[in-house]
Amino acid sequence: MEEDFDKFLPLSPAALHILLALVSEDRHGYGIMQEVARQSDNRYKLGPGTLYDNLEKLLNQSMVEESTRRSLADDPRRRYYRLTGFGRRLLATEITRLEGVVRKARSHLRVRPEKA
Amino acid sequence: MEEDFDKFLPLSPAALHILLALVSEDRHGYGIMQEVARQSDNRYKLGPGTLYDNLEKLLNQSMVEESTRRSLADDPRRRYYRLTGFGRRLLATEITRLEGVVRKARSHLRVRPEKA
DNA sequence: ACAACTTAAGTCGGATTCCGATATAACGAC
DNA sequence: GTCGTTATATCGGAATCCGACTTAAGTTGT
Repeated sequence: MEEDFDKFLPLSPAALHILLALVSEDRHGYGIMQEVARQSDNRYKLGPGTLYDNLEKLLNQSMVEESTRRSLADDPRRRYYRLTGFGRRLLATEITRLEGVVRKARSHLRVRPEKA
Repeated sequence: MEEDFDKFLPLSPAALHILLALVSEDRHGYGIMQEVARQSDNRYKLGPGTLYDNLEKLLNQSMVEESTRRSLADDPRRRYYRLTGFGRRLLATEITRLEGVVRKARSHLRVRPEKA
Protein backbone atom coordinates (compact mmCIF):
# COMPACT_ATOMS: atom_id res chain seq x y z
CA MET A 1 0.00 0.00 0.00
CA GLU A 2 1.21 3.41 -0.82
CA GLU A 3 1.57 6.04 1.79
CA ASP A 4 -0.71 8.99 1.38
CA PHE A 5 1.63 11.93 1.73
CA ASP A 6 -0.51 14.38 -0.17
CA LYS A 7 -2.92 15.14 2.61
CA PHE A 8 -0.03 16.33 4.78
CA LEU A 9 1.55 18.53 2.14
CA PRO A 10 2.57 21.24 1.74
CA LEU A 11 4.11 21.53 5.19
CA SER A 12 3.70 24.82 7.01
CA PRO A 13 6.96 26.70 7.51
CA ALA A 14 6.96 25.78 11.20
CA ALA A 15 6.42 22.05 10.61
CA LEU A 16 9.02 21.99 7.84
CA HIS A 17 11.64 23.63 10.04
CA ILE A 18 10.94 21.39 13.00
CA LEU A 19 11.34 18.27 10.85
CA LEU A 20 14.44 19.79 9.32
CA ALA A 21 15.94 20.43 12.76
CA LEU A 22 15.37 16.76 13.63
CA VAL A 23 16.74 15.28 10.42
CA SER A 24 20.35 15.47 11.54
CA GLU A 25 19.89 14.36 15.13
CA ASP A 26 17.37 13.94 17.93
CA ARG A 27 16.72 17.13 19.84
CA HIS A 28 14.72 18.39 22.77
CA GLY A 29 12.18 21.22 22.43
CA TYR A 30 14.43 24.04 23.45
CA GLY A 31 17.13 22.63 21.22
CA ILE A 32 14.75 22.65 18.26
CA MET A 33 14.08 26.34 18.83
CA GLN A 34 17.79 27.06 18.89
CA GLU A 35 18.51 24.96 15.82
CA VAL A 36 15.79 26.63 13.77
CA ALA A 37 17.14 30.04 14.74
CA ARG A 38 20.70 28.95 13.99
CA GLN A 39 19.82 27.47 10.61
CA SER A 40 18.13 30.69 9.54
CA ASP A 41 20.88 32.99 10.86
CA ASN A 42 18.47 34.17 13.53
CA ARG A 43 15.95 35.41 11.01
CA TYR A 44 13.25 32.85 11.77
CA LYS A 45 12.49 32.17 15.40
CA LEU A 46 9.87 29.75 16.65
CA GLY A 47 8.17 30.79 19.85
CA PRO A 48 7.14 28.15 22.37
CA GLY A 49 3.48 28.37 21.33
CA THR A 50 4.21 27.53 17.71
CA LEU A 51 6.72 24.88 18.72
CA TYR A 52 4.47 22.93 21.08
CA ASP A 53 1.34 23.25 18.94
CA ASN A 54 3.27 21.82 16.04
CA LEU A 55 5.10 19.19 18.04
CA GLU A 56 1.81 17.89 19.40
CA LYS A 57 0.39 17.68 15.90
CA LEU A 58 3.51 15.99 14.52
CA LEU A 59 3.38 13.44 17.34
CA ASN A 60 -0.29 12.72 16.65
CA GLN A 61 0.48 12.25 12.99
CA SER A 62 3.37 9.93 13.81
CA MET A 63 5.92 12.01 11.98
CA VAL A 64 7.83 12.47 15.20
CA GLU A 65 8.12 10.36 18.34
CA GLU A 66 9.62 10.86 21.74
CA SER A 67 12.97 9.20 22.23
CA THR A 68 14.69 8.14 25.41
CA ARG A 69 17.51 10.23 26.73
CA ARG A 70 20.88 8.91 25.69
CA SER A 71 23.22 10.01 28.43
CA LEU A 72 22.68 9.74 32.16
CA ALA A 73 24.59 12.97 32.60
CA ASP A 74 22.06 14.72 30.42
CA ASP A 75 19.82 17.37 31.93
CA PRO A 76 16.85 15.33 33.17
CA ARG A 77 14.34 18.06 32.28
CA ARG A 78 14.93 17.51 28.60
CA ARG A 79 12.47 15.58 26.47
CA TYR A 80 13.93 14.37 23.21
CA TYR A 81 12.16 13.96 19.89
CA ARG A 82 13.13 12.02 16.80
CA LEU A 83 11.86 11.67 13.26
CA THR A 84 9.96 8.49 12.52
CA GLY A 85 10.49 6.60 9.27
CA PHE A 86 7.23 8.05 8.08
CA GLY A 87 8.32 11.56 9.01
CA ARG A 88 11.57 11.09 7.17
CA ARG A 89 9.85 9.85 4.01
CA LEU A 90 7.36 12.67 4.21
CA LEU A 91 10.12 15.22 4.57
CA ALA A 92 11.93 13.70 1.60
CA THR A 93 8.76 13.99 -0.48
CA GLU A 94 8.29 17.60 0.54
CA ILE A 95 11.91 18.44 -0.26
CA THR A 96 11.51 16.95 -3.72
CA ARG A 97 8.40 19.07 -4.19
CA LEU A 98 10.30 22.17 -3.07
CA GLU A 99 13.08 21.44 -5.51
CA GLY A 100 10.46 21.73 -8.25
CA VAL A 101 9.27 25.03 -6.81
CA VAL A 102 12.80 26.39 -6.69
CA ARG A 103 13.52 25.26 -10.23
CA LYS A 104 10.38 26.85 -11.57
CA ALA A 105 11.01 30.11 -9.75
CA ARG A 106 14.66 30.30 -10.80
CA SER A 107 13.74 29.88 -14.43
CA HIS A 108 11.73 33.10 -14.20
CA LEU A 109 13.87 35.05 -11.75
CA ARG A 110 17.01 36.18 -13.44
CA VAL A 111 17.86 38.87 -10.94
CA ARG A 112 19.38 37.54 -7.77
CA PRO A 113 18.53 39.10 -4.42
CA GLU A 114 21.18 41.19 -2.75
CA LYS A 115 23.15 39.72 0.06
CA ALA A 116 21.83 39.76 3.62
CA MET B 1 17.98 51.89 2.63
CA GLU B 2 17.56 48.19 2.79
CA GLU B 3 14.31 46.44 2.25
CA ASP B 4 13.08 44.57 5.25
CA PHE B 5 12.22 41.17 3.85
CA ASP B 6 12.61 39.26 7.07
CA LYS B 7 9.33 40.23 8.61
CA PHE B 8 7.50 38.71 5.62
CA LEU B 9 9.39 35.44 5.62
CA PRO B 10 8.96 32.55 5.57
CA LEU B 11 6.02 32.69 3.18
CA SER B 12 3.07 30.43 3.89
CA PRO B 13 2.58 27.69 1.31
CA ALA B 14 -0.44 29.55 -0.11
CA ALA B 15 1.38 32.88 -0.48
CA LEU B 16 4.43 31.20 -1.99
CA HIS B 17 2.37 29.39 -4.59
CA ILE B 18 0.37 32.47 -5.53
CA LEU B 19 3.56 34.48 -6.08
CA LEU B 20 5.01 31.56 -8.00
CA ALA B 21 1.94 31.41 -10.25
CA LEU B 22 2.42 35.12 -11.03
CA VAL B 23 6.15 35.02 -11.68
CA SER B 24 5.80 33.81 -15.25
CA GLU B 25 2.86 35.98 -16.27
CA ASP B 26 -0.03 38.09 -14.98
CA ARG B 27 -3.07 36.04 -14.11
CA HIS B 28 -6.60 36.50 -12.84
CA GLY B 29 -7.84 34.84 -9.64
CA TYR B 30 -9.34 31.77 -11.20
CA GLY B 31 -6.27 31.40 -13.39
CA ILE B 32 -4.08 31.44 -10.27
CA MET B 33 -6.10 28.57 -8.80
CA GLN B 34 -5.68 26.56 -11.99
CA GLU B 35 -1.97 27.30 -12.27
CA VAL B 36 -1.28 26.26 -8.69
CA ALA B 37 -3.16 23.00 -9.26
CA ARG B 38 -1.37 22.44 -12.56
CA GLN B 39 2.07 23.12 -11.09
CA SER B 40 1.48 20.60 -8.35
CA ASP B 41 -0.02 17.92 -10.60
CA ASN B 42 -3.35 18.53 -8.94
CA ARG B 43 -2.03 17.68 -5.52
CA TYR B 44 -2.31 21.13 -3.99
CA LYS B 45 -5.50 23.04 -4.63
CA LEU B 46 -6.28 26.48 -3.33
CA GLY B 47 -9.93 27.11 -2.52
CA PRO B 48 -11.41 30.54 -3.13
CA GLY B 49 -11.27 31.42 0.57
CA THR B 50 -7.54 30.86 0.81
CA LEU B 51 -6.95 32.56 -2.52
CA TYR B 52 -8.81 35.79 -1.78
CA ASP B 53 -7.61 36.06 1.81
CA ASN B 54 -4.06 35.77 0.58
CA LEU B 55 -4.53 38.01 -2.44
CA GLU B 56 -5.93 40.76 -0.25
CA LYS B 57 -2.98 40.47 2.09
CA LEU B 58 -0.47 40.42 -0.75
CA LEU B 59 -2.11 43.53 -2.25
CA ASN B 60 -1.95 45.33 1.10
CA GLN B 61 1.69 44.42 1.45
CA SER B 62 2.39 45.65 -2.09
CA MET B 63 3.79 42.35 -3.25
CA VAL B 64 1.09 42.14 -5.89
CA GLU B 65 -0.92 44.80 -7.70
CA GLU B 66 -3.89 44.76 -9.99
CA SER B 67 -3.06 45.14 -13.65
CA THR B 68 -5.18 46.35 -16.48
CA ARG B 69 -6.60 43.83 -18.85
CA ARG B 70 -4.48 43.43 -21.96
CA SER B 71 -6.93 42.35 -24.61
CA LEU B 72 -10.28 43.90 -25.35
CA ALA B 73 -11.55 40.49 -26.33
CA ASP B 74 -10.74 39.23 -22.86
CA ASP B 75 -13.54 38.11 -20.59
CA PRO B 76 -14.49 41.37 -18.83
CA ARG B 77 -15.19 39.65 -15.53
CA ARG B 78 -11.55 38.87 -15.06
CA ARG B 79 -9.35 40.86 -12.72
CA TYR B 80 -5.67 40.46 -13.37
CA TYR B 81 -2.85 40.55 -10.87
CA ARG B 82 0.85 41.04 -11.32
CA LEU B 83 3.94 40.82 -9.14
CA THR B 84 5.43 44.14 -8.07
CA GLY B 85 9.17 44.67 -8.05
CA PHE B 86 9.06 44.27 -4.31
CA GLY B 87 7.11 41.02 -4.62
CA ARG B 88 9.60 39.72 -7.11
CA ARG B 89 12.59 40.55 -4.90
CA LEU B 90 10.86 39.04 -1.91
CA LEU B 91 10.11 35.86 -3.83
CA ALA B 92 13.73 35.71 -4.96
CA THR B 93 14.89 36.03 -1.35
CA GLU B 94 12.53 33.29 -0.25
CA ILE B 95 13.66 31.01 -3.05
CA THR B 96 17.27 31.51 -2.01
CA ARG B 97 16.29 30.62 1.55
CA LEU B 98 14.50 27.50 0.34
CA GLU B 99 17.55 26.45 -1.63
CA GLY B 100 19.39 26.38 1.68
CA VAL B 101 16.63 24.32 3.25
CA VAL B 102 16.72 21.85 0.38
CA ARG B 103 20.50 21.57 0.53
CA LYS B 104 20.49 20.96 4.27
CA ALA B 105 17.76 18.34 4.03
CA ARG B 106 19.40 16.57 1.09
CA SER B 107 22.68 16.30 2.93
CA HIS B 108 20.93 14.25 5.60
CA LEU B 109 18.40 12.41 3.49
CA ARG B 110 20.75 11.45 0.71
CA VAL B 111 21.79 7.90 1.39
CA ARG B 112 18.73 6.13 2.58
CA PRO B 113 19.52 3.04 4.61
CA GLU B 114 16.67 1.28 2.90
CA LYS B 115 16.49 -2.20 4.31
CA ALA B 116 15.36 -5.00 2.06
C1' DA C 1 25.36 30.23 50.48
C1' DC C 2 23.34 33.50 47.60
C1' DA C 3 22.07 35.97 43.55
C1' DA C 4 21.68 36.32 38.76
C1' DC C 5 21.35 34.29 34.55
C1' DT C 6 20.34 30.57 31.41
C1' DT C 7 18.07 26.47 30.10
C1' DA C 8 13.86 24.04 29.71
C1' DA C 9 9.03 22.65 29.36
C1' DG C 10 4.73 24.22 29.17
C1' DT C 11 0.03 27.15 29.20
C1' DC C 12 -3.00 30.70 27.68
C1' DG C 13 -5.84 33.54 24.87
C1' DG C 14 -6.41 36.92 21.30
C1' DA C 15 -5.32 37.47 16.51
C1' DT C 16 -4.74 35.61 12.27
C1' DT C 17 -5.28 32.35 8.72
C1' DC C 18 -7.33 28.50 6.56
C1' DC C 19 -10.67 26.71 3.59
C1' DG C 20 -14.92 24.51 2.05
C1' DA C 21 -19.77 25.71 1.34
C1' DT C 22 -22.33 28.82 -0.73
C1' DA C 23 -23.93 32.78 -3.72
C1' DT C 24 -24.16 35.18 -7.94
C1' DA C 25 -23.70 35.76 -12.58
C1' DA C 26 -21.63 35.88 -17.22
C1' DC C 27 -19.75 32.92 -20.79
C1' DG C 28 -19.64 29.08 -24.39
C1' DA C 29 -21.52 25.20 -26.67
C1' DC C 30 -25.19 22.60 -28.35
C1' DG D 1 -32.59 28.32 -23.47
C1' DT D 2 -30.33 24.91 -20.81
C1' DC D 3 -26.15 23.03 -19.12
C1' DG D 4 -21.51 22.93 -17.71
C1' DT D 5 -17.75 25.99 -17.04
C1' DT D 6 -15.53 30.20 -15.88
C1' DA D 7 -15.20 33.77 -12.64
C1' DT D 8 -15.39 36.76 -8.47
C1' DA D 9 -16.62 37.03 -3.97
C1' DT D 10 -18.41 36.31 1.03
C1' DC D 11 -19.14 33.84 5.20
C1' DG D 12 -18.12 31.57 9.46
C1' DG D 13 -16.40 27.68 12.10
C1' DA D 14 -12.03 25.38 12.65
C1' DA D 15 -7.35 25.38 12.87
C1' DT D 16 -3.14 27.61 13.54
C1' DC D 17 -0.08 31.15 14.99
C1' DC D 18 2.64 33.20 18.39
C1' DG D 19 4.19 36.26 22.04
C1' DA D 20 3.54 36.87 27.05
C1' DC D 21 3.72 34.51 30.89
C1' DT D 22 4.63 30.71 34.42
C1' DT D 23 7.34 27.40 36.82
C1' DA D 24 11.32 25.36 37.96
C1' DA D 25 15.86 23.28 37.53
C1' DG D 26 20.63 23.91 36.08
C1' DT D 27 24.91 27.02 35.91
C1' DT D 28 28.12 30.55 37.02
C1' DG D 29 30.26 33.95 39.75
C1' DT D 30 31.45 35.93 44.20
